This record gives sequence, structure tokens and C-alpha cells, in this order.
Amino acid sequence: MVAKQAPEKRRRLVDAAATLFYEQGFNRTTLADIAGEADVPLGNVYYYFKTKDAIGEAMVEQRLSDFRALRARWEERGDARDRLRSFVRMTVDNRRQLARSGCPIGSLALELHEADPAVRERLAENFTAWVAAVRGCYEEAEERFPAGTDVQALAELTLTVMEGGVMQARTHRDIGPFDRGVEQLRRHIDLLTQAHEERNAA
Amino acid sequence: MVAKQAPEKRRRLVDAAATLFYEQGFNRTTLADIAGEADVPLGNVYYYFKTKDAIGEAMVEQRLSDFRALRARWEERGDARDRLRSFVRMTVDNRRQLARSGCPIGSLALELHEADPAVRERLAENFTAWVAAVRGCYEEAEERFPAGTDVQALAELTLTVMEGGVMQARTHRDIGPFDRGVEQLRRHIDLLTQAHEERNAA
DNA sequence: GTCTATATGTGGATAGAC
DNA sequence: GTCTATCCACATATAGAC
Repeated sequence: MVAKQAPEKRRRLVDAAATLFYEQGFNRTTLADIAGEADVPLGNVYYYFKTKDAIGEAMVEQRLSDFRALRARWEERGDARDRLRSFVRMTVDNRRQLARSGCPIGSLALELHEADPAVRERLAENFTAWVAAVRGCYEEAEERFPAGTDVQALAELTLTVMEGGVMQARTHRDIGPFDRGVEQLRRHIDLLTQAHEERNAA
Repeated sequence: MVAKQAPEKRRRLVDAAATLFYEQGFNRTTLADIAGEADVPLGNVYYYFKTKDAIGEAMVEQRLSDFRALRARWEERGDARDRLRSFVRMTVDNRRQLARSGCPIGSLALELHEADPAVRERLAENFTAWVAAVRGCYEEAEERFPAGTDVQALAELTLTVMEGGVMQARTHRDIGPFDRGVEQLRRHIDLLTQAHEERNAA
């Protein structure tokens, strides 16, 4: 009956790793840090993970499955615009932390460089899943865009702008570049739909 | 007369650091690596730099002054479109390496996290200088944009799209996201100028 | 100014008691 | 399954001869 505590500890370690990797980066976070944050003795860590890289892998995988669960809940709501709005609110609420610590996926992706291929692939999966979710929103509003609009490219651009914006924001210690990037993206979409409507009106 | 070799060695170290930090990242590059690449004995490194961070600082500063020199040469050419084109060609020629190793400034910016404030500020200066150069190009073509167009925001967006695109390209090991991002940016600018011209024609 | 040899500290990882 | 004590490798940094 006490046996069920084991996975719970593992989970605590993964969560602690997620927090610390995000706030201080992978390299600057020691196993001792993680163990301390999770309130687990250092030696015990190796019962759950063979190496530090394995923790990284587990953490990125956790993020991916969390996102998938979140997305599943999203998809239940019928309205695409509503979904997109709730998503935008989510990131806007995080603006400050984004400006300070960047994107938890993007930062890791650049920090790990060549390191562990398994981790890199899961990071890529995270990006792919995110783009797919946004693409779904655009797709459902497809009739508002000109015929032949590449919604995949548009969804990718959305992630691109946010990642690029967050990177500059963090480097400048100023949220401005992020906000202005998002604003420009909004205008781009306005221009697209506007151009379409004008053509329809003609 | 042999005394003038000293600064030359220092320069070799900085160049070696630039290459290695770019290809393997800051943390994974050891001082021994740098000394080896520069063909300088390890112990000698400390004659030129007090710490590893100091090398990072010198390297980022070097990049900044190199860019400023390049920009000065650019500005000599009168035509803004010509300048922008030569710049675009420069990055397009680097597409493959960008997809593999990312942006040398952006990667460092995310890797160093909180680490050294001095380095972070110089990285920010690099971004600022780059945006200013691009902004100059847009500014000279200002009459092609609708009145009140925020060229600063447009220049920032250009960097944003490239950084975001390169980040995804590197993570996916596929240049596609970068190329598509740049293409979307081009369309955005097309839409802007087009909208302007249509209004002028009316 | 240049370089060898080495100190020092840190952090990932293991052995083995409980 | 849990945890303490410790090993060991490695990377930064220094001491000091030349």
C-alpha cells in the first residue's frame, strides 16, 4: 500500500527538474538542486533515473503529454476563435515570466545543442504539436482567409514570431519585442482577411 | 619586434572561442578546446583572459564590432534595396549552417540564461545594432509603405522571424520552418505595400 | 611573455548499508 | 525501495619555472 508512493516521487523529481531547468537552464542545474527542490535525497534520484539526461528526457516527455491533455480539453470546445482566444490569454498571462525565462521548450532546444538526440526529437515533437493545435484553429476559420492560404505556414509563423519575440525579450530584459511581434502578426492576419473581404465585396 | 605577436594570439583565441561556442555551445566548450583550436598552450590562455566568462565577453564584443564595421561598409552603398538584398543573400547563403547550429547570438543568449550580465548586455546590443541596420533599409523605402507604418516594429519583426525560424529549423534539423517564415514575412511586406498602392490608385 | 605541472572545486555517478 | 557516504572524472584556475 505504500508502494504507490514511488511513482509519486518520480513525478516530484520531474516537476522539480522542469522548474529548475526553466529558471536556471539545464547545465546550471545540478542533480543536488533537483533532489533538494523535490525534497528527495540525492542518492535516491538514481533509483528513478539512470542519468541526468534521462531526467531531461522524462521532463520534456511530461511537457508533451501535458500539452496533449490540454489540447484534448481545448478541442472539446467547438468554437475555434474561442480556443485561439483562450490560448492567447494563456501566453499573455505569462508575459512577464516569458520575458524573464523565455520559452521552456525553446530555451532547452538551444541550450542542449547537439547533446542528446532523444531529447531533441521530443522537443521537436513539442513544437509540432503546438503548431498543429494552432493550425486547427486557423483551419476552422479558413473561409475568412483568401483561397489557397497556407494555414500550416501561418501556424508555423505564429510559433516563429512568439519564439523569436520571447528570445529578444529575454535578452533585452524587456517584454516589448514580444508584444510588438504579436501585434505585427495580428496585423498580418488582419491584412490577409481584409484583402480577402475586399476582393469578395468587389 | 616579436612583441606584436601577443595581440595576434589573443585574437586567435577569440576567434577559436567564437567558432567553438557556435558549434558546441558555451558550456560544452572547455578552455582546453579553445586553446587547442587556437594552437595556444592551455596555461597561456590566462595571460590574456582572467576567466572563461571574460573570453565569452570578448567574443561577443568582437562580433559586435565586426558587425558594425560590416554595416559601415554597407551604408556606403546608397541604395537601400541593394543593401537589403545583399544582407538577405548573406543569410540565405548561410541557411545550412543556420539550420545546424542556429544563430550565434541567439543561441548564446538563451544558453547563458542569467549567467553574466555583461555578456547579456552585449548580446542585446548585437540585436539592437542588427535591427537598426535593417530599419535603415526600410526607412529609406518608407514611401512604399502606408503612412504611419512603424518601420521599427517591422525591422524588429524581421529579426524575430529569423530567430524564431532558425530555432525551429535547428530543433527539427530541417531548414523548412526558416524558409517558410521568411516567405511569410515577404508576403506581409507585399501586403503592406500593395494595400498602400491600391489606396493610392483609388 | 610563455608554458608545464598541478591544485582545487564541483558535480555526476556508484557502492553498499539499511 | 530508500538513503549515506564516497568515488572519480573533469574543467577551471593557479603556481611558479623558464
